[in-house]
Amino acid sequence: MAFYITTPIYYVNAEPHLGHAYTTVVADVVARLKRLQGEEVFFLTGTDEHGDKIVRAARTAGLSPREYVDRMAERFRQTWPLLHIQYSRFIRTTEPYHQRLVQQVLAQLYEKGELTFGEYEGLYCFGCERFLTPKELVDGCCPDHHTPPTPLKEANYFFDLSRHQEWLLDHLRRHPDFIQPSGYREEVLGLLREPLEPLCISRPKSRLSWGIEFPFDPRFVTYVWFDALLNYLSGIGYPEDPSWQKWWAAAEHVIAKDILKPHAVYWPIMLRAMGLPPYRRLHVHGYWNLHEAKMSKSLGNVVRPEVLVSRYGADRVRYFLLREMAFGQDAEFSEEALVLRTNAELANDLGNLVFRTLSMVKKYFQGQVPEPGREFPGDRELAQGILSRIRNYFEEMGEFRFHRGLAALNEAVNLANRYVDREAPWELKKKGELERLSRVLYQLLEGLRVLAVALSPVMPRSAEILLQNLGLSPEEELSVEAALTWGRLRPGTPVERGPVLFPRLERPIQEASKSSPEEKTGQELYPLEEFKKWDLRVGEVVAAERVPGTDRLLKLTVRCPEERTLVAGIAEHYRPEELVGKKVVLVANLRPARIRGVLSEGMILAAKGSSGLKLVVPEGEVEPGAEVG
RNA sequence: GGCGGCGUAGCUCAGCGGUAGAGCGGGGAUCUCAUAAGUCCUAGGUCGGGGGUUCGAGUCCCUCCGCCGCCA
Repeated sequence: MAFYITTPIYYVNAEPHLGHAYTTVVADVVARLKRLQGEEVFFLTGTDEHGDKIVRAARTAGLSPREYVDRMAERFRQTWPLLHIQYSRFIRTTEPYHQRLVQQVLAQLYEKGELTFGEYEGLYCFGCERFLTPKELVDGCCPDHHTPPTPLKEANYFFDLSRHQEWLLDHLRRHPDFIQPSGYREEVLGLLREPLEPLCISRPKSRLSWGIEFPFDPRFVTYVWFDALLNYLSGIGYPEDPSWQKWWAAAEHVIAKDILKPHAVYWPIMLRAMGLPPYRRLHVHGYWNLHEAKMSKSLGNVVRPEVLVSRYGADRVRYFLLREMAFGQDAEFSEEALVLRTNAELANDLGNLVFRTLSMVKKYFQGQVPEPGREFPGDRELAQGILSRIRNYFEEMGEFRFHRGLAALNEAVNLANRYVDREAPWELKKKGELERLSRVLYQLLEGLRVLAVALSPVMPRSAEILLQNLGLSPEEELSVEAALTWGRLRPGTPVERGPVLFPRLERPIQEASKSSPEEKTGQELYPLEEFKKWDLRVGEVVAAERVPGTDRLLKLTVRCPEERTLVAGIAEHYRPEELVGKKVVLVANLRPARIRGVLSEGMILAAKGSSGLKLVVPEGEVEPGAEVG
């Protein structure tokens, strides 16, 4: 069986970040799972290198577009091996083969009458590389880039999406798992309720030259999305390499939710217009939030994959990414969470199980796999318990529910740890029950073996080390079959204890991301230092009078201990005469502001209760100027 | 404005008609093979508010509040 999986090709206007890493790790894990199942896998990733934003990023970097994309593509290409990503091919949209295919497809669609040429007038945002509708504008500016759009009138080529809209709707209805998780399918169905606008797929060279030239009209280059999506075909050699058919029939895309529309609407319709079947499935994941800020490539708020790997190791990072995020939903990323999670599940539970088991084998059986011997009550339960969790794991992983799959595996680890505790091999040794001891350790070694095989797609390096320590050859052992068969270890095989697999991290290594934690309330939290910036003091009101012409304002003279004037909006709640002599709390280092002609050098604190405004006052006798904090 | 989602123990979330659950954190106990790890016990949370359907509702319906997404 063939299996074809893709990541999006990443737009090279920014460095690789956590979001790219997650998508790519997901694709890699699925690819490895399929290989474990004996399937033939093609895993495609790469870079998207055309468009206006690239030109501008290149200019900023002081490079030509060509130099710039070469450099950035290399950055991506070098990042993935660090994360143990094993792709089949890395495609770049600037490759001649890809460019030829795009031109070929444009020519084909043009001949088939799928494309129309027309004039369009509108407001263009260079940041978005698209025209905006007047309704989208916020204060006359682009809602995303906060810059005013430029009025432009141009002739362009359009792709009439609505012609295939009914077909797509029908396809979606007939294939409930075409887009998943289902929430995103619903979203696309919603999109298709309204007629689709024609998609403008050209850009005049006068405005943008960094793109693929239209084959039948050299005045234009191709819109980046139209160009980019076709990588999924050019990457497998369509149409020249005949093996493309085998792969295409099994195509599954992994994307983040921000590019749902191009993948769920434009792309299937493009394929339809080309006379090709749609891909098989589209898997959509959410965002990693760094506290509150979104992981967006436009914001500088990114976590560098290579930094994480250097701090925590690829396997830990891969495990955490899959375990922490419910695929499809957003999740929060922090290094603290990474440390907590991997300490608990990898160091304490799994790693410790490995180490204690191998230690006992070393100590009690001179480092050789003991004889399984006779089965006792509890032995079969352990084996069946672990195997059923592993079956469950494979099921969940196959459906992209990685967090649940790994939870199932943790249950298996837990079963084994309980088994150790219940059987207490050290007691058996003491009592000289060697036959029993032998069986117990054999059971545990088998547990480690099947766990290692099952985990290999997620943590390939750790799995390999573990299998080697068990005296096995990873190449021979890596199959789903081996993970689901109990009793493959041969007695007498030498095993190594090896170093601790997942050393416990004492405390989170300093945060890579610098931003303030926020509570569920959405309220931003600040360190104490932040509060200390405010000079809060006790002041005594020495004079008070109404500000002429206002209902709410009082002009106060306050001693704190120097005298200063300030304006307070409390006239509706306090009469001037009742304030004189009162001790109040004021903010003494506010930038002075002129209010109604009066210079206000501070602000008085008051509580806004249901029964009106109440001044905040010190509870007892305090001298003016006393610090509050 | 339209469509949709979410709001359950300190934190992250599962449950989706029948006596409130898991993991983490916190508290207690215990074994000693082990990475101060394991194992066991322990969370008394108006399941956002209100109303309704039902013998019975986090679980269905309505409504309100608060977040969020997509579209316009």
